[in-house]
Amino acid sequence: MADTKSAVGRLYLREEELRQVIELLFFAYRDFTSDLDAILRSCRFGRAHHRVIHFVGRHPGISVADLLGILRITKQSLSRVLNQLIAGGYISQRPDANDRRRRMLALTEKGRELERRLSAPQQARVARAFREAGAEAVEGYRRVLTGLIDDENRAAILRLIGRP
Amino acid sequence: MADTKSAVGRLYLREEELRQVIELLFFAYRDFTSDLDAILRSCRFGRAHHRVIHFVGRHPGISVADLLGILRITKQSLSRVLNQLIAGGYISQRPDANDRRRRMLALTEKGRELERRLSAPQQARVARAFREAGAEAVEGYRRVLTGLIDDENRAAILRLIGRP
DNA sequence: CAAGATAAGTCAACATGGCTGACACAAAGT
DNA sequence: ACTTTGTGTCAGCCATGTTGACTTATCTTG
Repeated sequence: MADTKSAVGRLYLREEELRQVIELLFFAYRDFTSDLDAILRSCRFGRAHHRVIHFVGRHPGISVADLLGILRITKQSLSRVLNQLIAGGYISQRPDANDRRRRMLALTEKGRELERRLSAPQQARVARAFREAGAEAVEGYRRVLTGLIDDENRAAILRLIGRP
Repeated sequence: MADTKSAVGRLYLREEELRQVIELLFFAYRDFTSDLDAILRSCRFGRAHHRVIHFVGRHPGISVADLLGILRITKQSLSRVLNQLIAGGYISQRPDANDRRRRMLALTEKGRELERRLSAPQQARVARAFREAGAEAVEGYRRVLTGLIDDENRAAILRLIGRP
């Protein structure tokens, strides 16, 4: 009897804990992504543009196909925002010397400047969270978030973000 | 000279670290939210419906205004999905006895069943990440994510998810 | 070399889920 | 009685995702 009750109690607590973690992810992501909307609106861009700016900035010379693999959207969705960014002079394209079908994407100087403006508030937010939480907590954060990623993607993502 | 170089080096590492954390959040959120799409499609619902189901499930009797405060969307956006959920028999409404303008929202039995189906894969994913990362890491995860939340919202959110 | 595969681009149509603005109505507070 | 508040609704717009079909250039392979 006592066993059953305690087991139920622990299950309940466990589920509560899981829910907290899920909701924390929702709220943190919500606030985290809301930082940039003001800056983006001033360029008539949205969050999709930001994601492209971010990943092209991080991986200069990235191909369209690789970018699609990161963002997990269709070519058609990407092309809309990418064309706007190219037309606006934020991103440049040039054929890969080894395979001239591939277009290497990179930020222009204008693009880098926008990238800096966009990443600054997010980096400040993360830096603050780091200071408050401490280095150990950061390591825990990384371990848990890494565990949340799909198995099939994990290795590729860790390679991508440079944590081998 | 050496000082400058080392300072620059540390700044660079620091920025790298910040970027890793930012990208980890992106990828984890991406995979985490993709779990449910198949189930949702079978009900002709989207992620917006899931968020409503989730928070109404967690807070039975919640008012429309409070739900809007959590989701941070407009009344008009919410009403679209909420009406579909009510029409489908997933959510019930009844006036609050104390203030009959307020409509208390709650899941019906059908809604609870859907909620269970939706939360199961996410809870499994989080539980797996917990096991792999360990309890300490989970505490670190919580501390960092809590730090990412806007100051103005933090207290309210911690109260909401039950971590006073 | 010819044939097929691959990378990229494009057009068209559609779905989802945000937004603003304007307005209506019932209930509560003064 | 008048105002404020909580909710609902209509109408339209925008951002960003989707599918499907097709083209073009280039690389790879039998």
